[in-house]
Amino acid sequence: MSGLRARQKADRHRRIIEAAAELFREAGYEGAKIEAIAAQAEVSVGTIYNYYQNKGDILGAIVSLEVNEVLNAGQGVVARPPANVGDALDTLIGIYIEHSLHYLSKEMWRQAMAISTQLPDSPFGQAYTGLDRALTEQIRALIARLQTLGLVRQDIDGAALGELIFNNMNMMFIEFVKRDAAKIPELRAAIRRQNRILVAAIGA
Amino acid sequence: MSGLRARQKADRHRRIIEAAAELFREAGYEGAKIEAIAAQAEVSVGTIYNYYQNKGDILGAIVSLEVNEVLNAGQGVVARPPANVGDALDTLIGIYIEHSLHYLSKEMWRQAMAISTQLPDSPFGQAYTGLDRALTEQIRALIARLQTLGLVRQDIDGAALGELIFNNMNMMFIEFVKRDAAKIPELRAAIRRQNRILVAAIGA
DNA sequence: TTCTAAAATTGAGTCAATTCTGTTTTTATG
DNA sequence: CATAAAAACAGAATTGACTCAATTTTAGAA
Repeated sequence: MSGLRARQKADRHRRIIEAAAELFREAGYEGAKIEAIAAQAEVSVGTIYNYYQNKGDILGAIVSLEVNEVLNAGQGVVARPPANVGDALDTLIGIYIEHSLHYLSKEMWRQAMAISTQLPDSPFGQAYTGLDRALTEQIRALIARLQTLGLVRQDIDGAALGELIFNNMNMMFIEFVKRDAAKIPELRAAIRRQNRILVAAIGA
Repeated sequence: MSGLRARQKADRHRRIIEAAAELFREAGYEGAKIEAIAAQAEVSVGTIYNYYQNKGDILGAIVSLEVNEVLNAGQGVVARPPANVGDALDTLIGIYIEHSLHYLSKEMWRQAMAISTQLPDSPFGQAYTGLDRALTEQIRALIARLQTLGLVRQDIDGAALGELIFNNMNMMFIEFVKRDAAKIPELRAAIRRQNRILVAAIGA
């Protein structure tokens, strides 16, 4: 009942993801041919398309793993934020950015972002939008927490502010992955500088 | 001397762009096959690739036309902005958004954005980044103008503020084109709400 | 006008993602 | 245990973007 089929399925899923992750890293997204992924995972090409709608969805599954890890790490900051608005934001954003290149190369991020705008209704497109929303929500939660702690003015529109901060950070991150030469410390510094304007406006 | 060759070249460029624009609108980006564009433009497939590095670059040429028109329209607002920070920003952003779907469908925008992140070093990728920068620069120019007029505090970091406003607007626009059901008035209202936080912070 | 090198064009060929169709394996049922 | 329906699999066939070697056209010199 618990199913040979179900077990095999989970196993094949895992094998495909592992094979794809390895080949994406080694050869890049374009360089990793579906046939090669199939061979490495010891399934046929047809089977891969049985599990994922297209090549992008395979990358999508890997991206989801990464972002969920980041969301998890962010929880800690929301629970116990630094006692200073600027530092609190910088710490949370720092976690996002520092984790971001752990499993995914810039090239993989570029592909993932491109696919999510190209096919917003594909499984991956929807998942990616959901992840963005979750990140926005976490920033909003941090702001609410800071309001509770009396560090941010009560009359601030937390929802709008959370979106503003996330959208700016996300756009900066997109530009960051587009330039191979761009470095993390500079990215963080640029975002800090932008947020400084907001921090000055919302501090209690 | 001015050249038969040069004239033919310009003519072929024009024919390819016109054919592509028509087919992109009719059949969508993916649906418009290169062979069909070539046939409609009365050139061969090879010739198209002589003029453009890839299919995305053809779309890129169309996007550039549109964005340059928008930049032009924005000039007027920068020169004579409404005498109120919130309205000034809303007017400029309104011009960007209202023009945006004039030549390009949401689907074309999605493709254009996707290509620009996927291939940031292709001619189109670089051009697109340049256009983003020009828009950011125009917002920054508006802020500088408002500072001159005494409507925005002098000690505000105009560069950072311009980026913040552009990045937020751009991200909102990306989400807007990703959802076919999203409407322009709601997009504008959402951005106004976000900018309200900033306006409150920077007003003189 | 005639000739030649450079530039441009052509379209058949290549390559890789995706689809399709027949086969095999698993599960549920009598 | 059969066995038939359902699910999953395999890999050949299709499709469409892009390349490239051969051919044609142009500009300008003789």
